[in-house]
Amino acid sequence: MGNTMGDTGQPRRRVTIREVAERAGVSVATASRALSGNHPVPTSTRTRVLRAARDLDYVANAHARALVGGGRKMAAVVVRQVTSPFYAQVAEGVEAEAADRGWLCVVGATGGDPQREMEFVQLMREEGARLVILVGGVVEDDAYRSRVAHYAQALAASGARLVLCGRPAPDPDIPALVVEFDNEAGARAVTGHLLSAGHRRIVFLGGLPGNTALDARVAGYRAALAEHGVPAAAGRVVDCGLGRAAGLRAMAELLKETREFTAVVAGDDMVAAGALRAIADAGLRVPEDVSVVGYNDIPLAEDFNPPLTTVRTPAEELGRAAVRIALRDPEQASGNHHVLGTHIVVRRSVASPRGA
Amino acid sequence: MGNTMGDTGQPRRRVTIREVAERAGVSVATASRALSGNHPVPTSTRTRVLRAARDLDYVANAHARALVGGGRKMAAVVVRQVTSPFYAQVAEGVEAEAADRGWLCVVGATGGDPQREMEFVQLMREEGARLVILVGGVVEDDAYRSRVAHYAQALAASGARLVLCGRPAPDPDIPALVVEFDNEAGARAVTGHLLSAGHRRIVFLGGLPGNTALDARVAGYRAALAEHGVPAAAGRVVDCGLGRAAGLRAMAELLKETREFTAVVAGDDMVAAGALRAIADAGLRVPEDVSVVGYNDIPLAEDFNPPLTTVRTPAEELGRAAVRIALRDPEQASGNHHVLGTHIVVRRSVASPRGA
DNA sequence: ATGAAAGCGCTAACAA
DNA sequence: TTGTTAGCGCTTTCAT
Repeated sequence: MGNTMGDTGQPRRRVTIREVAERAGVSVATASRALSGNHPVPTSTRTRVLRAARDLDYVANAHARALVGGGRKMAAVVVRQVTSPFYAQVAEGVEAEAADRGWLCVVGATGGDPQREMEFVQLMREEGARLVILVGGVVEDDAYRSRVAHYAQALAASGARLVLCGRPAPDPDIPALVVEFDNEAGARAVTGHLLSAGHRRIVFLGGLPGNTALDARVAGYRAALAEHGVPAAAGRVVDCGLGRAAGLRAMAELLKETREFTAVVAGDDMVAAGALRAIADAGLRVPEDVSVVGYNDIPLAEDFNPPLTTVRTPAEELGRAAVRIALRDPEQASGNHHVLGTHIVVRRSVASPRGA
Repeated sequence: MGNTMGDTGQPRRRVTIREVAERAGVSVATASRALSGNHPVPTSTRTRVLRAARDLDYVANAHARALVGGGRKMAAVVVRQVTSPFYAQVAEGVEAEAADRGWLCVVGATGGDPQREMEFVQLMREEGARLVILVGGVVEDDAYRSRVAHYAQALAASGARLVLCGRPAPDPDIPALVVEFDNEAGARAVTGHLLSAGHRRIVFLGGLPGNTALDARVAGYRAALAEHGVPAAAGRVVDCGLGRAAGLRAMAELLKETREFTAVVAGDDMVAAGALRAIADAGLRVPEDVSVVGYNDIPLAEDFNPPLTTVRTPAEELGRAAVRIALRDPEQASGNHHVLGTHIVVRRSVASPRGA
């Protein structure tokens, strides 16, 4: 015990191409050519080199290779946390699309901390990532704008690309791509679904003032209310933020204060999960007493009690689209804005209000 | 001026330490010393260099740095898929613990394909990862054994470490660490919970013959049956494998064939989710008509209908433990075997059988 | 205190 | 067809 942390006892060196060359009785240049395969090398020597490499269990040093130019393409996805079902799906989409193209994919988690986000992007710059994908809504303040403008400029300066998933570009002219869902339309649609069922007193649970994604959903919610002739005063937005715990607590408190509503639009499915639990704890039933809808249609939303009616946002496709679009056309990659469609998934958490 | 090549066209090249040095009016050696900070450099020159670096938005080339020795420590986690709640939690644990130590963490998804697993490990060798963590149960055949023996030997040869999370070491002498849960004990405990409630006809849903994790759970299930004096013939194992879809279909089929059971032990929580749905579809109720227990206690298990009684496996802690242990003591890192504790979480999916 | 020079492992000219 | 020679960007002796 008591060794220097992190350092291996024996500094055993990796097998280099030089040893392979020696064993095969050729120069390193020839060995390199035989190994890479894209240069004319007679079969006899090629097999000899390949054999030597196999015998020695040689793997090329990616750093040396990167240094000289032919580095492996690397993409990076940055999310709040990988345990969020929605983010996990986006990350899986990015990873899948990247893998399909032979790219390496690195996943970074920031825990929502801008500081860690900056460090991670910096790190990716050092590692020579050619594609950085930032995922998730943010509060769009000046700090955010200058941060992202800097990322974009720095990444572009070294030929890398930046894509913003579900968050806005601070300025249409910065070299960044944005791919996102139409949050407002989605929220308008689910709220409309509730309205069509006869609900009039609907609360939005999970606002997060300043956060672009949530603000848009709130806007959609309000627009739907207006379209159906419901006075704005009849609406109510509870700004509890996202997450199951937040939804649970906020819903419990709201129920203690009033029961003057018949339906709730949750900021996302996790908030809905918490709300569902709080409603049950209060002795009410969904959808008989109150209807609930969520957002995102995470994989387990249909296993909630009751199965959740929600807005399907094809998260994996968002991830795939991000890399696909970023890699498509270098010249079009700037200022581009792509919006992916969403749709409602009707399950069993919505019914007509009592007496309707 | 002072640039070696015309920088008139696309700003594709990264800023190098050389440009920083020139701008600060020092040699690259001095710039390097000032930047790294661990060498005696007068404050005046240091600030000059730092300023130049900041002005140029310089970031060191990680590849060049790695090549010369002082590379960034990198850890890699390999899972089937990041969208599995359990794997996501393990990955988050690894990433958190790695980040705490200033390590970079790469997440790889194999989709369960050994071929992709091999490619990914190879890739990590090329990138110089110092720690590779393979997560999840596997079918332990000869191919697996030789594959892992090779990983272990190759990684160790270059001073890197291999840790197996929830899967066995093919041979206690290979240089690999294993960290896992006691699957048998966990399954024995939940099954015992069911038996104590009075159940005698209990089926295990989600066997996967050859898979080490599932085989152990089945063994625990059988052991519990035996301990409670239930004849082995009264037990039944449905080998439908893992995943919600598998659990849904297998449960539906089983229900069509027989209703001679009062409880089901699911291979994991996702299987339980599918089973719950199938049971409801058949017009039966949980836990009144049939009790159900899961495995892993994924974050949304308490939102199932009804909230699921299951075995809590601290997944994030598994990930953290993997890196902590691997980095602890170089000399003890071989042949070590660590087992993390689990416990039952009682919720509402279990009741006494009718007439008990 | 600082600069010149020697590589790290690899690929890509350029010769032979 | 092959070997020799330059570097890629950086850190680190070894001089100064």
